[in-house]
Amino acid sequence: MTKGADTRQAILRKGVETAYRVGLGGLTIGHLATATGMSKSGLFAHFRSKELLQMEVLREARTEFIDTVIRPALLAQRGEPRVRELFERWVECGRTRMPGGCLFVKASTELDEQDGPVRDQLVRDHLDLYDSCARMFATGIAEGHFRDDADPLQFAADLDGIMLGFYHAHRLLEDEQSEARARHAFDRLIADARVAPATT
Amino acid sequence: MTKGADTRQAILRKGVETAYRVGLGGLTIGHLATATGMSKSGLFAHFRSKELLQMEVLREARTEFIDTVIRPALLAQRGEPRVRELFERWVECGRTRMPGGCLFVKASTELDEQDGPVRDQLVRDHLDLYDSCARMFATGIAEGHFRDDADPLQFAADLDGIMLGFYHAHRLLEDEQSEARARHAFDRLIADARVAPATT
DNA sequence: GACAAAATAGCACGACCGTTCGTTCCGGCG
DNA sequence: CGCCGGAACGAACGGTCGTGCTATTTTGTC
Repeated sequence: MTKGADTRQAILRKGVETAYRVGLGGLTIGHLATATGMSKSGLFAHFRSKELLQMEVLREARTEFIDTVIRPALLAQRGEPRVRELFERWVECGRTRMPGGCLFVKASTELDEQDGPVRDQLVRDHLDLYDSCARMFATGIAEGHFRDDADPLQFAADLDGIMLGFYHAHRLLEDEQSEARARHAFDRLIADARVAPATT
Repeated sequence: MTKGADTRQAILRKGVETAYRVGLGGLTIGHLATATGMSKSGLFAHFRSKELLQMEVLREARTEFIDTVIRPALLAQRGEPRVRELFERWVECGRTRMPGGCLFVKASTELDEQDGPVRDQLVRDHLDLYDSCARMFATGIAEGHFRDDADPLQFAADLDGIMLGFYHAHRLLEDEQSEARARHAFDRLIADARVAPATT
């Protein structure tokens, strides 16, 4: 009984690795079959439809992202250190072109105009991610690291913007300074959360 | 002779409108043909290959973006007003889901891992965009609106991140507060460029 | 080692893809 | 009038897609 689960897992891993290049929609069963060295129908039998395959690939990507980014961050000390660890892990995930994280960025723009269960799942995942970021930041407020009038959700959105920009510059433009710039933007974000606001 | 150019233009406009939903890769000749009410081969004759079609659609999107975002901003007063006008136009372009702007965001993640002439063109376009943003900001430095030790390219990257985050939250998550948050982030970016840096 | 069940392969299908080819329509020019 | 070139068309090609159906192999249990 464990044999099937193993190959199934192998398929999903390869699926994530492939999809981060061609997207969730560009993922094809035949390609994935030859990539894993099995027949189209043999692979297909594991998932009853392509949509379910996409869903499972997305789940695998989410698991990988949580394991390599979110969870390690939660092991750091509460407050600013934890937020910084989150950022470092996240950047690392993008810099090494780890498929899991990248797939999420790609799927976001790919599915933002196409309704369906896959998009719904993706929205839930992103809301969860925002929630995780906001929660870490809120803990930082409670610890006295950040201003107590700061908005955790605004922080989550700002951080997401920085990461999207980083991914974009790093992967499309192959800009070598992209990481330094993302780090700079993040430092600015943290600094502004610490001191009094400098709005107009 | 102008007849062909007219339908060609109509095809491209519809192409941009379609591609912002399904992506440049998801754009199909048959679909585009029925959408414009002509035959597949009739449409195909205008472009000698799908790749050239994609290239032309991208060019059309670039033209639309320049006309509705970049050029109007250049009509504003030099320095901060111009940068603000750029931001407003850009946000407006995303909020109204104007296809042209959105297509660029989508194409960025779609092609970031797939080499070819379309990707090359997209990279050039993005570098031009960064250059335009940086130039507007640099003018603001010269005008004394911004700190003279600020980095125009860093500003361009930060602004791009804000816009990517905005598009993302607005279109995938359908977050009604996304625009307010983007505006907040932009204000913070401008404010930090005006006063002394508050780095760690 | 036998046997049921699970896992995989082989094959065929309808649909759609980009692309090509030959043809038809139509306005301008001799 | 005939002719010509651009524009659009319909049909068809080879290929790939997702997805069923039926064997066949592999696996785990007695």
